[in-house]
Amino acid sequence: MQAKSTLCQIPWNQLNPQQREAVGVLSGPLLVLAGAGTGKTRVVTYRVANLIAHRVPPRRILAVTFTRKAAGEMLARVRRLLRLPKDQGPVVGTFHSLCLDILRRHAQHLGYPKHFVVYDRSDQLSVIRTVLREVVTSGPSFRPADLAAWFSTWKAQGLWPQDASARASDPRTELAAVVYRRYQQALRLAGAVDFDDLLLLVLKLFDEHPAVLQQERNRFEHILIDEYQDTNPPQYRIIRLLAQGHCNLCAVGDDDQSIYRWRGARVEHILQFQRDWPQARIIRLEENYRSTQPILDLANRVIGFNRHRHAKQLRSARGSGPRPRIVAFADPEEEAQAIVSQIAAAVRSRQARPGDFAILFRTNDQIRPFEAQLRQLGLSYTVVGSTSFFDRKEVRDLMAFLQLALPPVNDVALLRVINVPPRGIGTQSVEWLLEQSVQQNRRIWSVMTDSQLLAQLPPRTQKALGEFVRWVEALQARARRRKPSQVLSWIVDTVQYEQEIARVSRTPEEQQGRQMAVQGLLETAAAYEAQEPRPSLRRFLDQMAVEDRTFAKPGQNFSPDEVVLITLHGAKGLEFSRVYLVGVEEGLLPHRHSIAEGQAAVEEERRLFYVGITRAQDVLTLSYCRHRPYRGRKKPCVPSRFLYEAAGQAQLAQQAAAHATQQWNQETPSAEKP
DNA sequence: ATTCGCCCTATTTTT
DNA sequence: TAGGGCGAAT
Ligand SMILES: Nc1ncnc2c1ncn2[C@@H]1O[C@H](COP(=O)(O)OP(=O)(O)OP(=O)(O)O)[C@@H](O)[C@H]1O
Repeated sequence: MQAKSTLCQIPWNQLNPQQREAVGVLSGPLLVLAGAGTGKTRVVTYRVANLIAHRVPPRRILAVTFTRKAAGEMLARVRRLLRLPKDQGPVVGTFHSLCLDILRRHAQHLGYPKHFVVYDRSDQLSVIRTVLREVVTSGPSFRPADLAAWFSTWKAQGLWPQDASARASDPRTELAAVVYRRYQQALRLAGAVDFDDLLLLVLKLFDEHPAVLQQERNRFEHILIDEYQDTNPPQYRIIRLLAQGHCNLCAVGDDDQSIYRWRGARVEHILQFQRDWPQARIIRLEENYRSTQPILDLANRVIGFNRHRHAKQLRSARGSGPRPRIVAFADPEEEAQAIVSQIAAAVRSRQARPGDFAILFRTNDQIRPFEAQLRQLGLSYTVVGSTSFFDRKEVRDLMAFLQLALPPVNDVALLRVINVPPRGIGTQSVEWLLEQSVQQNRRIWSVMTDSQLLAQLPPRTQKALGEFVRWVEALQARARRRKPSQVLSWIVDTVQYEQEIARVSRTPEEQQGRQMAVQGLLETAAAYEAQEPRPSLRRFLDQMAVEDRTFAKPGQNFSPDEVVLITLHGAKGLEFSRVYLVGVEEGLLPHRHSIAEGQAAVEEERRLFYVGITRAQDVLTLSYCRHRPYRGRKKPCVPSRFLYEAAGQAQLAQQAAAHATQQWNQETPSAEKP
């Protein structure tokens, strides 16, 4: 274990004996299966560092994390542990960023342009809408969002349209599979891929091009993966294919924290690790360094109600602390008002800082009253995972313009801004373009630049289209070798976007809000440029598509001055000193849809509750409301069965469950599922 | 092209 | 309830 003087030893004293054992295993398959807060992520981080300390070149190590934020933090920690400079370090990323990177290098093998675009959800929906217009549907029509969910479910199982068709057992599913096929064709024509395609296309690439698989296999000597319990089948296959040569695969996870079954994740992947890798070492971690014992007692009690699990008990290394509280409120307004004023009081008396607090909830619409209260009391806060900024019209418009700067021209982006600000290309003209594009199976852009075709149009429209085409060409020329923020400023200037904002705004406040959004996007671009050694517009758009879009300095935690608002799903892997887990009611947690779906879904809700509880380091407060508005009406609610389970009242828990099951089975029409 | 107004439905969780 | 989407009117 002689390290060269430039290489540091890792601080072994920050690990317990089991962690040391795991970190010390330098080759072969390794599984760390352990409960919440037992230091699994620390094992991955230190193990990466230890491999580097043992002369494994950093770029030959791949660490896969669940979120982009987790990736940034892990990379920053590894660098700090080894005092590595900014331009060195292992490859750390999510499955989606890893796959995007692979596809960028090999897309031509699949017949995609090298610079394919990644469609986000709303691009996806707009493609589905277009496709739906050409597909005859008898019976109840499909809603685009539902179809998107079907496609995603299929893709999470690795099914392409022909597979989906083959399996369809009823006419409606068959029809959906037909739309699925047309959707994929439309994406292909547009030179676009959606989020799930990133994974499936990598598998296709590996299946059809063994040489590429070999090349990608050789790239890494070691693979580590965090949150392994939440991998879906395509992700699982990718990892197995990549690790098969060297078998240096370290997976880390907790079956009790598997919360993405609804998105196709399979907890079996972690449970069958030993079978997949017969030589695997399995290490368990027992001690929890995060929470006090009373919090863990509650967590242990609740998760014990799940039938299908590997039994584990969490033991606190931190000892005792205040008992978790369960509080009832009249309605969400009161809940928010009471909790936020408690936080404000603690902050005022300097017992705690805003950043010590996190408010965890099941569904996004629970945020509202909390945001309102926080604003009212003048506390700053951050909504983790919020996309509201990027959903703003101004931001979407400008992002669409930016995409036009890079060929191949993205059809969805093009259609979005083709008449923004109004430039005489109205619905008539757009209809005509769409029609030509469908008939001739060509991209919109190719129709727009075909002077013969355009001759059919009235001169006014021809002129307008011609001018826009010339503007886009100027934009593309301009965008070469310029930074995103420069391109963006040029766009804002030349389309006179600010004048457009002034024109459409009805009040000064509205105008200011819109201007701020533009400003915000400029700042986002600047933040990206500050973070990236060689910024480019392409990289910026890629990152905006699949990565964390805040471009915050990695390794930097949440601001100590902001209360954190976050969903239970978003909170996985995080920790906070004081946690409020709100809205713990039958119908919300467990969610009514899960109750209607059955026991497996309810067990997942219980795991979600368990994840929430185990985020708390010091103080945990669970709350529920007696009434909550649902579909515009105030409805009475009862405490969640999980609260009774937490209190050890199995009997009452069962009563609550039985009652709710009956209620939600009646009221919830069963959702269509392929 | 824009705006008004009516109707309808509802996101559970997200890379 | 409220917000979005769509059709009709200006
Ligand atoms: N050996 C140790 N000694 C002291 N603190 C530790 C040790 N290992 C981990 N920790 C701390 O315990 C907390 C939980 O660690 P970590 O996030 O790695 O756990 P985890 O098992 O990944 O948790 P989860 O499953 O909930 O995501 C962190 O604050 C970490 O810094």
